[in-house]
Amino acid sequence: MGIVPEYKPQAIEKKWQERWRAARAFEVTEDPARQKFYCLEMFAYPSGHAHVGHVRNYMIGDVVARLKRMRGFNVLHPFGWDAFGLPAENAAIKNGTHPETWTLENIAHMKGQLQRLGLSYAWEREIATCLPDYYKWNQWIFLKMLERDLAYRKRASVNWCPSCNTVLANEQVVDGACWRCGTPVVTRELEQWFFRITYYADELLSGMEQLGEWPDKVLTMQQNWVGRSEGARVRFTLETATTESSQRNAGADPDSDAIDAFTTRIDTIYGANFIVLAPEHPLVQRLAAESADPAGFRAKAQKLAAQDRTARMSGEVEKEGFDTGRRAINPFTKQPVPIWVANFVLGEYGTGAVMGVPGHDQRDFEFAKKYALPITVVVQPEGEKLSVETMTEAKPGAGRLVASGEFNGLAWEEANRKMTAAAEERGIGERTVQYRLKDWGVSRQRYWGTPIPVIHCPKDGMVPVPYDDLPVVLPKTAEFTGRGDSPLAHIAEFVNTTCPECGGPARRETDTMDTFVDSSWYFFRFCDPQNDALPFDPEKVGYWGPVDFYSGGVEHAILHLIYSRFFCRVFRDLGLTTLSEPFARLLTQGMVLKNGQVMSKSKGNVVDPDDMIRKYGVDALRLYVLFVAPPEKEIEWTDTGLEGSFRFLSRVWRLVDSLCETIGGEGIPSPDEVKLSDAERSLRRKTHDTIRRVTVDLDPRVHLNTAISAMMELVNELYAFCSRTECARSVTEAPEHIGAVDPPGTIAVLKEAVEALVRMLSPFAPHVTEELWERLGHKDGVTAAGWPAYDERVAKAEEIVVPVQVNGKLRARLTVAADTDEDRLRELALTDAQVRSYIEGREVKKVVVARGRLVSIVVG
RNA sequence: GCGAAAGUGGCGGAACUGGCAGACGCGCCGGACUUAGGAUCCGGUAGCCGAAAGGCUGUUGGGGGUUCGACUCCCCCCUUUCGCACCA
Repeated sequence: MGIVPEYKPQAIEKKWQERWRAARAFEVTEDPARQKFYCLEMFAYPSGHAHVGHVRNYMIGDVVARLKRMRGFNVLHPFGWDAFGLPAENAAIKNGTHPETWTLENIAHMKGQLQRLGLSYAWEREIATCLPDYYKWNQWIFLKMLERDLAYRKRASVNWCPSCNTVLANEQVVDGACWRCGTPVVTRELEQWFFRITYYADELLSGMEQLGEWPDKVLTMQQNWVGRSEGARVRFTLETATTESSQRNAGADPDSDAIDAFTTRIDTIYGANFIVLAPEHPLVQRLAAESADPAGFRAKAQKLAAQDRTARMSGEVEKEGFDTGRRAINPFTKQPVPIWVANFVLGEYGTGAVMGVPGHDQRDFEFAKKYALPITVVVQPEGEKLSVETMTEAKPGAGRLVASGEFNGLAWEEANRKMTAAAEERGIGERTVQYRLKDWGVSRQRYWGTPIPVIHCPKDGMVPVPYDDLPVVLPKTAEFTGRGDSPLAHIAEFVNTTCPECGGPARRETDTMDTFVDSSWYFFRFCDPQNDALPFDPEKVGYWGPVDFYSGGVEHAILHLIYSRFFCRVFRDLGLTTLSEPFARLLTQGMVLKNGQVMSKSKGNVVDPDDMIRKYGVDALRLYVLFVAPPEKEIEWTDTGLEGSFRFLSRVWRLVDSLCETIGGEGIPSPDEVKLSDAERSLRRKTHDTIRRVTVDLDPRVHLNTAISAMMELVNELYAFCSRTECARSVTEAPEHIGAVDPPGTIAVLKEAVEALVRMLSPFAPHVTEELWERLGHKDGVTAAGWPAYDERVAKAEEIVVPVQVNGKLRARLTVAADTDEDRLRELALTDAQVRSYIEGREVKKVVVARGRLVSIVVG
């Protein structure tokens, strides 16, 4: 047999990666004459080694970036490192490696891994968030937010391990205990920094209208996260209130005699038979003091508050509470109702107090049943007759009002409007909107993060670090014991400073920022990564922004993506960008499983891309990962699947390599210039149809798997075609047969097909296609060749097969010209011998003709 | 409990706006070439009949419905996955 050319990817891949690097092939600058495309994958946490699960996302983005380049866009495709964070500090505690050393070494290793994957990144724009020239701008933004009252300080609780004497992050709390020593975690109140994201709550909701190219799932999650609900705040007054004290504002003031309750169903207020306060409600302390047994009162409240915190993590908690013995006046019925304290009311939501309407709220119903509180029906559903005696659950829905005084008979929605208005008129409440979204706590009592640029002066209080003094550099010499508070607090040279206002001795803030701050704006920095005057040049972001295609895991559906939307608006309001939304299109990629489980080091089921590259080459790895399922779906790793992709590339290799002398030379006619045989026309049709399919599969949809399968079909067709022509010999037999007596038509259509194939395949398998493109005699790279065009008319079949159904069953197939009209199709179907045997002697009741698709005949 | 998405051969998955279900790949079976084949090429792969062309029957988690026609639309149920879990 002949010499079968063997596909050996390793040398080819090395060669092209070096060429790309030497040519700075993926570096870009702004070019107003060209349309830009910003393609971004979520940057990486440098954990040490990238496994196949991590790199799938980069492969998806790389196909999009390479495709867009071929289609003539000026493509920005950068990469960087989310380099601050707890694991680096944990590594320091464990083996004494400095977090910076650990991080930078990991980055170096992972960068090498990614480079071997042939990802077309503009590496000159690489960012690492742990470097001062990046985190300086975190500090700059922090100061800007401070100026605009978007950053502020308040007391908030943190997890605290009393044994290690340290603050714990949520993920360091395992089953309510410290992850290191197992001591039960307690909560502790600390002064902490917050970003006022709630300022943009409404905008974060309304802005979603611009996010038509985001998955609905993510939008829904964000919607729930912001959790807007419209309702009213209604004022209940303590029964013993004096006129004067009841006029003070309710809420934070414990001396007020008013209890504000938030409700979305003010229409049920005539059924509000009790008031429930959260254990943390400010009034609770006062009621305790005024009670007969203050100590016992406080103990009960304390118990509810504590139980609340731990139990809520695990699920269902039994409703529990106690009567304060005091009463408040229902402002609509003017009747006194008891005031309770209970665990099911959240202190941090709304006003921390609710009106208990057991007839129409399931939680209140359960509570009322347990403590034998009265239940009243005030909304009767249409066509039902609710009675308190027979009710087994609350009736929260629609209906007309009863037992509600002047509002009786109104439909509930109308009642809701009228009663809200009435409350406002009478000065006992007002329309209001509540959000579940809370302000973003950014303080971390940790070392490996951005120092918060603030100084505490005994004389001047909290003083921002002047802009000129930025960055506040993270000191290198810290001790990592895992005990005590932030390591920064123990570095005298860092902590002790002078006040920028008075020049006197002062202390630096020792908290660092949440790493989500870093990732909330890095996509802007990529547009201008070296800028040392501003976070970025507005003009550059004006050109590149927004990110046109952003891909990453769903686990970032809420936090990262909502914080980024928040930051984008902050930058907009600072005048640095005109954008409100940073990401035009979002793709959430599925995870890679092995043995049915997510790949992870701890499970010991990771697949190292380098191992696969050594065996099959990068191109086969990329192709496999992209072929096995759509990008959004999770995939199950199989070695045999990867072998299949390698086999496919080998087939392409043999095909092209053995044909390249025949079709690679000069002076080969275009298929338009020569007369084609039926077989040649048919191959040409397949070529154009494949280009059409792959083109629409890739853009705007990102159906990478079906695009690949279309190319596989073309390759199968090419093999079949070659086996029927002289060219065939070259594919499977000795080279001396190459081009023996092939007619010009054959060579022309083969050239067209092969070149289209190599070009279409190049975003997926960039190395092997570059090599083949070169062997086909092209000087410029395959990217420069551009995306192949197709001719709709050529792609269309000349003849089509139209199925004929009789009473819904397939009975015949008609082979007709593609442009056969409906009447003709009907006639052909009804006269077809096969069909006639089914309709003979029966009445034809109906004939439906779907042109080009099918004929359906109904007989009686 | 609430909400969303999904359920298709032995497996991963195709099927555009309702129009030949199972493209493509894996696996498996057979043939060719071979000293050999775990390489490569060709063919087969829901069941039954047929040497073949082709034919018959069944079929997209289960049950109903709309339609000439349903993987696709509607209703009920089952299962899985993912979000939210007292948000008043």
